[in-house]
Amino acid sequence: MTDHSPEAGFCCPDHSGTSQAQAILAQAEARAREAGLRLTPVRRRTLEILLEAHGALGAYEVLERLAAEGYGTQPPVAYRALNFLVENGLAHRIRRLNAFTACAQPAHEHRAAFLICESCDSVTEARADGMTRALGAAADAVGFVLARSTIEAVGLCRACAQGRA
Amino acid sequence: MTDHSPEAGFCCPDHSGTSQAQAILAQAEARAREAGLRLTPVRRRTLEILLEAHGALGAYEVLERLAAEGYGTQPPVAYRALNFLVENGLAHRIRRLNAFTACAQPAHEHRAAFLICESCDSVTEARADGMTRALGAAADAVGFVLARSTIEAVGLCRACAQGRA
DNA sequence: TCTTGACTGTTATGATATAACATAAGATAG
DNA sequence: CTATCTTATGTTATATCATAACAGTCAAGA
Repeated sequence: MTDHSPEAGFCCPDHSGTSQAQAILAQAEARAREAGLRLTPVRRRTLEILLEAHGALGAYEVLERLAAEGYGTQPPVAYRALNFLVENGLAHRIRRLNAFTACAQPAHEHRAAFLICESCDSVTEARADGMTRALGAAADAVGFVLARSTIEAVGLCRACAQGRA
Repeated sequence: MTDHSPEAGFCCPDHSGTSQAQAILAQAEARAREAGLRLTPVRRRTLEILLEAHGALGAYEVLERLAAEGYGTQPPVAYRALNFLVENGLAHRIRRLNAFTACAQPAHEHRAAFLICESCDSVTEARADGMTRALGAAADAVGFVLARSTIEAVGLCRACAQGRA
């Protein structure tokens, strides 16, 4: 069994059925409360859907589930909820996959890097504060004022690299 | 005047009309020759189009220009040429913009980070070998086998930050 | 209670990307 | 030099991702 604790710097790609998902959801709710965010039913459910997912989900996959549960059936419903979560640090957008994933550590502000497995499509979130600092320095060097950054890596997750590929 | 030399770690976002563009094209051709790549007319012209551009270009913008010059008129024409260039290190894909940009230093293998200006949409390429090493270490720590990575930052370029915004 | 602003939902459309197949152009073995 | 194989180019058609614009809803405060 791999180490799935937050201290290991990453989170299991499959949150479902684990107490992890509930812990993360609780963190997210706490954070929303503190920040005065309105975690409405669609938004909350969207976050749960991301937490239940294996790997990242596309907006239309999220929409399917929402629609099946009586929420709106049209793309903006999913995009709005997802954008809300991303803007407020409760989820991340994975550009390489045109997909979204729940933030593994919504309790703390942090810079994340994403490790995307080519074989099983899992996405693990690694802390990237150091890399972000380095990037900030590089930006400073050319007079660029950095607002935010995205770091995405593609390769094989541990399980797939070990022959389960 | 800012320092546009390769040693400064970035390249002017506007290659047009400068000797830079021609120098880069020459580098790219040399590299293609060495590597036995077939830099066919569409591919070469696609690279030139990227080099002439201010900032990154979307595939459909490239396609427009190609079509206007008698090449194919349908999306796959542009996507194939662009993917060829990207796969062979002659161009980069900027995921955040759904766009492509010529590689500023096709002569050397290098890891790049992209600094994207929110105000003027320019894209400058910074060396990111250090960051990539750090990312590799973080990946190792969780047993992830890294194949390649993307680092994209959003903010304000020097010119825009200095009030020309 | 009335108004206001934020949220949810819809229709419609726009933007990005690829699958599948037909033709043409280069390389190579005979 | 030509038959064949491979790579590249071009097409039609369609899939996938994302947003603009507007209508209805609902809670909170004047």
